[in-house]
Amino acid sequence: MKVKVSHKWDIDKNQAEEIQNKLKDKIIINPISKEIKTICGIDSDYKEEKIQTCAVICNFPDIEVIEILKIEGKTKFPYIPGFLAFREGENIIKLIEKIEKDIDCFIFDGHGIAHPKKFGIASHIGVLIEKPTIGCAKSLLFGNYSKPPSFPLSSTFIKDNEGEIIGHVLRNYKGGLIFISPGNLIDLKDTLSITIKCMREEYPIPYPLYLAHKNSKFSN
DNA sequence: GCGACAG
DNA sequence: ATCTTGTCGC
Repeated sequence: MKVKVSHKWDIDKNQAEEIQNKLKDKIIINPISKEIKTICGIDSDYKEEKIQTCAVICNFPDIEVIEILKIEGKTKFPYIPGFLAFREGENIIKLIEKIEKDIDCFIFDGHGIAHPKKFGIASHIGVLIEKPTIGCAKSLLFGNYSKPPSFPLSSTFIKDNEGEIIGHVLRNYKGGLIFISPGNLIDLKDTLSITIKCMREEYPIPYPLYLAHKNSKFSN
């Protein structure tokens, strides 16, 4: 995809915080300008000190699988809420650098700007690769919301402590909730509409992300 | 100080 | 995320 990223990953929490503070201002929240023809879901699995990351590339808006890529690496950073990008980021970037096709939008397992520093993993990776990214998590990390109505694909806002909208809560076809927010180079409206176009009745999260989740597993 | 806390 | 059976709820 012609992406080459330089980023220091062998760091401690203090350095990670510095990097977040330095990169967070590079986020651009705007509607997607280009027509979306490809979308890629990315998720990781862990086993002991190892991490495996999977990318599932689909066409859009049909959401048919075009390609599946995987890469294995070592975890060098612990899981700390708010710092997920430093645990998964290196492996994710290595994998994205292997993708030859041009990807118009990425969906990550985690948050975008619905984050204490407005800089979750989807925003972090999005700033590094300069592509539209969406964060899609199964639980809330930061912000406030009220439950969406009980019908499929209903949604409400996630707001920060000042009342600013930072994401959406979306009800899937099974009645469960997912928490989505812009990562980079996308706005709230496009985040919601694109995510909804990736939903399938049989799966609780956007289909490309579901497949990435399944295919990233070490066992099974 | 207390509680909350993506994966 | 992972350890794990039955069980509560729509």
